[in-house]
Amino acid sequence: MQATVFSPHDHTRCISSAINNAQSLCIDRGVRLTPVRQRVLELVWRSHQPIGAYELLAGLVKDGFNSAPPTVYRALEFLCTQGLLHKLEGINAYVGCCSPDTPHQGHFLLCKDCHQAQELDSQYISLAIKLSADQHGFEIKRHTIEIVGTCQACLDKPKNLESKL
Amino acid sequence: MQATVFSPHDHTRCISSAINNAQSLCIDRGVRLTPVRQRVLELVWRSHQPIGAYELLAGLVKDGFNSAPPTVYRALEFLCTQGLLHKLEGINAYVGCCSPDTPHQGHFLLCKDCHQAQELDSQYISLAIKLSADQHGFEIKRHTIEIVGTCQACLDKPKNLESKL
DNA sequence: GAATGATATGTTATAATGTAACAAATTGTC
DNA sequence: GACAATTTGTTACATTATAACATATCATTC
Repeated sequence: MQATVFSPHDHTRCISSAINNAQSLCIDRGVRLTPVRQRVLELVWRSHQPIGAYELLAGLVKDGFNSAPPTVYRALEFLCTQGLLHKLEGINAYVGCCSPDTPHQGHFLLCKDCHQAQELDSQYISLAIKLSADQHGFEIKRHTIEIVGTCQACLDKPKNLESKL
Repeated sequence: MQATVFSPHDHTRCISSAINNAQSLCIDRGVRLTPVRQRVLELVWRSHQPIGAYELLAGLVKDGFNSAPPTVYRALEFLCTQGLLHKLEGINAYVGCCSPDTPHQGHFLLCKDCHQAQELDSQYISLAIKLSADQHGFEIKRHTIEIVGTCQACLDKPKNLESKL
């Protein structure tokens, strides 16, 4: 089984490499990773869970950015457009994208116990969706795939009360 | 190509058969399809597009139900739990389920032009998702599959301005 | 058929999420 | 440096959703 966000890891590395990656990617594309945008990206990566707009706003304010909701939503829109973040529609929260260089739509496993989100890259899912759309003569622009359940780590955890009885 | 919500059809039949089906299904299950709940279900089916909670609320009030937001949200929760409706997370709107008898998670094609939603039932998508989850030792509880794009009918429509130039 | 408990709805208030509109500041280019 | 384009600040508000508690309805038992 491969390593996932559900397993322990040095998350500081995730953050710094994501930021570095984003910086060079934005330069390549001729778009601007401004301080607010970079800060939002950092805050998302720093969070160990998908994080919402207003929690990000609190983070910005705490860091001295004189911000209001539009600031965050604009930054989020930019970052999502650049493929640096994905939005989880089911919970109105954002997660860092693991491979922003290759444009793609995210597929996610969301653990309802630890609230972590694992991004997948399943060719099978993409293919199955493409097939269904083709059958209906439907032209895909984007898609949302969010799978809610319990991750391996949480399944392995000893259960609380009920199992102790 | 099979018939879809994107193609013309007698929608009155859809509505009445959905209601009849819901009534017997609720009796079988020993749950109550109260007037408010039934009215909400009808309003959803009557709409030719996915419809939001506050628009449903307006419909209820217009029909003399003395309702406020919680009324609608409770009815929607009931109807979704019973599998009579699906919620489209990406647009905060609801659509009638085509086969509430067989419990399933909806897969949807959403046309960004005509705003209609076509429910799919793709075994390939379900299987691909199951495979991915299994690979990660992840236990699925539910999932959200929303594919946004342009439907056949809208693709066939003559384009506006640009193509006329 | 009245008493009781369970379920469902009414009601008020408010929380959480997201955007419109315009002003001010910053950046890139000539 | 002047200008246009982009980004951010700011105020106000729109949209979506829920908490908390009162009232009403339903089903069951006595």
